[in-house]
Amino acid sequence: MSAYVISEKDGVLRVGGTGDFSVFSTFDCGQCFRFDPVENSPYKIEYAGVARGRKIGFAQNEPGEIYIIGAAKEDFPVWEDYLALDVDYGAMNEAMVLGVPEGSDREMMKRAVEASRGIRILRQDRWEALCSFIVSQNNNIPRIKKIIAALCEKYGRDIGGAHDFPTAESLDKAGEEALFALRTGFRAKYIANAARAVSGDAEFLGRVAAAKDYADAESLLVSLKGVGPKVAACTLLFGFERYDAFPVDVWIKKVLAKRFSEGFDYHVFGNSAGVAQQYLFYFERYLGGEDEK
DNA sequence: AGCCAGGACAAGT
DNA sequence: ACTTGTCATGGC
Repeated sequence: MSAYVISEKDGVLRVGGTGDFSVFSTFDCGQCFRFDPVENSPYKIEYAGVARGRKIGFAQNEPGEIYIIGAAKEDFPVWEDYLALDVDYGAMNEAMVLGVPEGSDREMMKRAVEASRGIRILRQDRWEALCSFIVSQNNNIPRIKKIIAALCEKYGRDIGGAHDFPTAESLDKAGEEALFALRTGFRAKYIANAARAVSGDAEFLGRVAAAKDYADAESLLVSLKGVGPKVAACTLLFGFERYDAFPVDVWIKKVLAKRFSEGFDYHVFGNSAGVAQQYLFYFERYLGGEDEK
């Protein structure tokens, strides 16, 4: 899977051999909050933002190739990892469809997989994922992005024309009142609490990562005030590569109720449940309104 | 204008 | 073990 054709020109990497990877669906599917589409881009699709402590852009004109903007050739492994280009999604897609009992549910899942083709679960920073999804609770995506932008602007390290995601230490120092002032609302105390827990215990996130069973990883996260099953699942899926996590939000409830048979159990997706969830979220959130049942 | 958002918590059945 | 009201804010 690593037959990439990489060339570099003026700080832009062109990477060929990326299969069905889609810059658009990957960065527009609601998993990350620090990327925005670039207006008047010379590319068909371009998203710019901050990841892995750097300003970075990803662009695409056609399937099978992408552009990494603001990167050198030797940086490629970093972005290969971030974009999860090394993960075999073909196999996962097949497995998650075959996991569903034959019939209308399986046909429905095929549709979702096809509509979402090219989405990759990004390997995001652990703390950033935890903190971001605490912010996400009972909130909408545009406002989540706005709040996170404000957090980064005010408390993130300056990386030249942008700011990195603030460390747990810096948010702990900022304190609840300052976080509330950034319009985080009732989440301010949760963010402050998590920042204190993570900065005060250097091993905390490591223990979460080391937990073998999903239930163990979840219970560690849920021990934080303001982190419930949904936020924990998102944190584990997007920050800890736990594809067995299946975050259930209002959109997932909707798509399951509307398009799957009663009593459908997501556990049939097995170790690809998280990816399946992201497909279903994308399908319903962005495409769902078009064919009401 | 009012409903709702990638929910969690506490109090009440 | 389930159900309900509450929490801040602003997008649409």
